[in-house]
Amino acid sequence: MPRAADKSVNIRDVARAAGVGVGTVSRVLNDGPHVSAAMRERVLSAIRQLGFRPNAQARRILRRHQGMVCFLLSNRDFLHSFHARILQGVETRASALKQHVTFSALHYSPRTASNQIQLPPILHERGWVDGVILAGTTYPNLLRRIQSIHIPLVAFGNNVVGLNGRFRVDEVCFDDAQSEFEATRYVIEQGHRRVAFVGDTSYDWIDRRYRGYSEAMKSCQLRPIAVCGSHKSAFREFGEWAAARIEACQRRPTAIVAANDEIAYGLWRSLRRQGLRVPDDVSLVGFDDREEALLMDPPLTTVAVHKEQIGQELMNLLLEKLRRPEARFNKQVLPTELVVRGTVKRLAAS
Amino acid sequence: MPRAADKSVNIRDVARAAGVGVGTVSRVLNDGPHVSAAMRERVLSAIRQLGFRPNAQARRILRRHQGMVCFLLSNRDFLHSFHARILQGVETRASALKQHVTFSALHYSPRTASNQIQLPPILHERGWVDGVILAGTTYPNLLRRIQSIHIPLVAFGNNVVGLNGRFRVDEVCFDDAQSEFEATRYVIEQGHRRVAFVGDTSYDWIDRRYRGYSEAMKSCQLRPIAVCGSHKSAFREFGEWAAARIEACQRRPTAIVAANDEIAYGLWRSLRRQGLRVPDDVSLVGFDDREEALLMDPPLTTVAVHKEQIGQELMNLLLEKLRRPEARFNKQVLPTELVVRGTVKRLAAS
DNA sequence: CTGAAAGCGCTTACAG
DNA sequence: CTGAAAGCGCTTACAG
Repeated sequence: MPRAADKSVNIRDVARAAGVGVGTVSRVLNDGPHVSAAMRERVLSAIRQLGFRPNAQARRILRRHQGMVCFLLSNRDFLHSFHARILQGVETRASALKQHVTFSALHYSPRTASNQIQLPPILHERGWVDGVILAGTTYPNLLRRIQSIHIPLVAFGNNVVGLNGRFRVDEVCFDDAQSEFEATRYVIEQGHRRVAFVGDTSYDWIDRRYRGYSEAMKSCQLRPIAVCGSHKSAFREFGEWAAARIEACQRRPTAIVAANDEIAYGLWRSLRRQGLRVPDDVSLVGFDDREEALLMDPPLTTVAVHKEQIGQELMNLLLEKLRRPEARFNKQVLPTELVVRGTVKRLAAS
Repeated sequence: MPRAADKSVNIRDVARAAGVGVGTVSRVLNDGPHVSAAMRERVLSAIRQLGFRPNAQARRILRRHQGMVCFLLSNRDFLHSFHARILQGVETRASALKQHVTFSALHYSPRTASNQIQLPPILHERGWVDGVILAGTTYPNLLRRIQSIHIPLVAFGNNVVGLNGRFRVDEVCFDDAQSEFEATRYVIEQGHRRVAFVGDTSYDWIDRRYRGYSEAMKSCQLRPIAVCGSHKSAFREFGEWAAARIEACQRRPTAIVAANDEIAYGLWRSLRRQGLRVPDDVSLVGFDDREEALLMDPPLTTVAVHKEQIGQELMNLLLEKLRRPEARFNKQVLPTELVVRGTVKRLAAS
């Protein structure tokens, strides 16, 4: 697909028009030193006159880097809002740093041999991107595969799974356990004693949240009540299933810590159908601060995760890594924030 | 940021190792004709041995096209799910066509002079992308700006605003008016006579939906009831505001056609707070089929827009345009689909 | 079928 | 400060 328009004006044309050498034009283009004001003006005027736009491609080949990074989303059916906002953060930061972002998706199995993983062409070929940002579920085999082509990478740490300290990775993350610990402590401080946790702990990150909850309960001499298990279904259905379990309790919990907002939503809906009101009959906290949280009525008290910030820091970290490839591994833990809205009722001290 | 690893093996090294000329290596790389099986095997083996990965950059400079397109999102605060899914569709199709997608965001005013719009560098410099897909709100000045740099473009048509036939653009879209016409007809067929429309018609696309609704009403000799107006607030608040207006009616409508799901959500919530149940007391249809639709209880009957398909067709259309730049303008209208869920009650014929 | 050479559009020492 | 030349890693006619 050759485009006729592209045949147009190159640096040589500009040099000829300005009556100088191509080297001089190049120096003007790159704000290089050693160029007189008069010369610069002469060249600039020729550039304007010819409507010259330098060919980034040819520059990159000499500079040996691309000014472009790849945002790779793995094993997600679609770019749902949590990751879309991380991507948005990446783009914002990239744009400020005069970098470009390419978006690519990948589906792979954790059991595929590392060297059998078919990377998207943008990673497989050289000369596209300087580095890659991994989002979506990241297993060790993918990390190994990308390391095998010697392309710098950083990952959204909360979705890195099954590493077991076998090797390390540069990452930006937030602390699932600590955040859930604090959320649970808040609920307890509001006077609740029977506090249940609802979540599918077969997900690593939910398991971490469960442990944070568990710690908080124990630190207050309270017995954890786990409504866990592993379901194939969507989180919302999981919440609905769990609601039935909650109601069946001989002594019903007065509060529920849901592993994420989708589960909280399912719980809320199911409980309401059974005539249980939130927060009058049972209190509820979520995690992630997704759209659901504000759609609920009253709006959900939940742990806010700053998705755009995660994206920005991923971009920062990657650029840092590109600058100093031999630097030590870096793990950046971003704060979360419990946003108190309307779903936790203060219980009178009994 | 030069990376030592990049210094590594180039096509000349491979040629030397295989004892052939670089031309031959290149021909093998490109599946060119005129290369014997034995030769091919010899070269391939050298490539494997050296771990050679061709430099896409150097290839592109000769081929005069990039194999990459830009998804440009304009005037959106963040990549919310509607556009995220369009982007996902673009990526899916691009990947199948061996193309790459770069994501960029832009904020600009419709009143900025066309040549004053500061395009992102990825468009401003030559040699990054072959074409651009416009999403988010697209005004004539942006279209003109992009045309001025002679880069092929296609747009998500429903968000193109203020063109007034002054000039044309290749677009993929769906028919707002027709879709809303059909949704309204459906409501009428369920026995409703007093059907209101709720939407901020200062948005072009909502105005088109209003006209579709209006047509449908008139075609059945019914009087349109418009709860419109222009609000700065978010759609959900608009819906909540409109709910009060609906209740204040001397003869309350039995059904509401909401201009989109967010407005429908606001309506639903507000109505419920006032003790009006959906659909028992009032029926409701939305538009877009966003997340809200399934979060409502009962789930919302709404007009489904196939976002991934829009993305795929945008990519198809752009590639078509790259192949035949002189082709006539193309407008591709995609079907929508009324998904009947639980918010429209069938009224007994009276 | 294959090699040597010219060239893509740029940058960067190297002389002057 | 500036020009002419060499070179980045590849592809593509052109001879053989």
